[in-house]
Amino acid sequence: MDYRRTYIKGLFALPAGTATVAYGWVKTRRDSKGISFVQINDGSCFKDLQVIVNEGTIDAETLKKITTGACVRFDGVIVDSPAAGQAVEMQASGVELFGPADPLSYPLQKKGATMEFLREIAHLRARGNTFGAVYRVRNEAAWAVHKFFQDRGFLYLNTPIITASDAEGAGAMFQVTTAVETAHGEYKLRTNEAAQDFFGKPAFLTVSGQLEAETVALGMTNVYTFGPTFRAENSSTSRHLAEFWMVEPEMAFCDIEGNMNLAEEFLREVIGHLLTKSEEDLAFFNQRIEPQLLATLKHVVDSSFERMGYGEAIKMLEQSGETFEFPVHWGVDLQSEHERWLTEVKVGRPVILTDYPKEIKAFYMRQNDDGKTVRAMDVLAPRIGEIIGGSQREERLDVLESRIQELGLPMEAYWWYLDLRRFGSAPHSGFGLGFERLLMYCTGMKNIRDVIPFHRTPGHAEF
RNA sequence: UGCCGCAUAGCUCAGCUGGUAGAGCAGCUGACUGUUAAUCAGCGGGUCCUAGGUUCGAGUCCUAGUGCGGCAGCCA
Repeated sequence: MDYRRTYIKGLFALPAGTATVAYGWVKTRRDSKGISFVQINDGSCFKDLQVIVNEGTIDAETLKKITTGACVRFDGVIVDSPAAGQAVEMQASGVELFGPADPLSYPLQKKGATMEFLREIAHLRARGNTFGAVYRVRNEAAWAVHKFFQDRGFLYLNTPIITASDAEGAGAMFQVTTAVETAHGEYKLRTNEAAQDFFGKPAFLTVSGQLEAETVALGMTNVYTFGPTFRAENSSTSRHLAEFWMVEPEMAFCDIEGNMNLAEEFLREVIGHLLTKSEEDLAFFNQRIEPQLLATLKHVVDSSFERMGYGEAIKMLEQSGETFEFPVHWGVDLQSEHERWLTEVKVGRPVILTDYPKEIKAFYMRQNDDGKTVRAMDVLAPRIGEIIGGSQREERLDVLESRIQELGLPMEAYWWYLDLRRFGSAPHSGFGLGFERLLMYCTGMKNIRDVIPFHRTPGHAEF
């Protein structure tokens, strides 16, 4: 056995008459008099291979054990299918049963499972249509992310997962420590001094690689990170994970306009890539998960995003005639209901908002000359809200220092970040994109826990 | 963390103003020479989430807890 083998995807392309081998897991078996139909899938494509087993070609006892979930190898010949439903199929001449799956206890059925149930058996759900498609699209999207940046000369950068800098000063973090011992579920303090802890100071799981990415961009020009990030917020919604993957480009010599252009180009290219490379899987999502999916994705690829200033958006919301739970006026942060109205009702496609009041944005965003707003830009998508958050960064030392001071942040902690402004500073910009949110948008999946193989949320770290 | 909803067969659900539980699918047995969420016939399958309470009697009503989900906040 060797990985170098034709996957089921490739078997469909073989000319009729080719003798070959198919490995996979059984989706379903249908028996008729004298003939059995076994559908198997190995994850290489959405479509199952139909294997024809004529009575007598394989041992009857073995055939009986070829039930949903079993793992098998079929030897046979690829033939044109006489029936509708598939162009080609395999005429079996032999079989090896690697692992049976007891039909009484195997939890995956041919139909009718909810996403919630499948989430409980996440170790088995890769064998179903929906999650096979999700995982393939996730893979294809990750590839497209790298391709997009590599094609443009961006450097792929790995930023630390354990960090001692509370980067953005916002968002609860997971502490990484050896100062606590656990035994039988009990916590025991080993030391209560930070200096005695593993790193000699408090350390955390990263919430963003941005600050580190900035340091490398101011030396290597265009960089991007693509890795896991962590938030210890106790938020239980269909759009939040405690562990999620983020794509963060950072560009020297780039202003907010260039940043928006990149964000838009990025989303259009990744989605365009999926439309051609994941056609079968997207067709499935369109049929079973989200009826408007293909139309929406094509629309995004073909049209430019709506760009507007925060102030303009506030005016529109004020004049919308809608009654919002949270009233709107200049200075407030936009709530979900406002974002939804803008993207879903008013515009009907992604919207890029810029120039937010500085009070509701992070300290590192570049201040505009009005002294009130910063060069932030958020890309809002219908159905899922904020998919990208970015900004032009404050490159002026004095302005950045006074901002840190104003917000009462610990100046010492940012010594290296400020050094970037001290030595060879440059205008630069970047953004962060939540990879799982992008996948929700591209698959139509309704819960973010279902676009990552094993989700981490408050109270849940199974598998 | 707050508000709301749900918890009944392996899965998806029904179960009326309270009277000891039902369907479809899956499974098993059989039928059918080309099925495709196969079809047809038959069979088996229940701690009604947990703990209290009200009642002659609770799947059903009340309280608390647990789990799951939705929305909101926080954000990506």
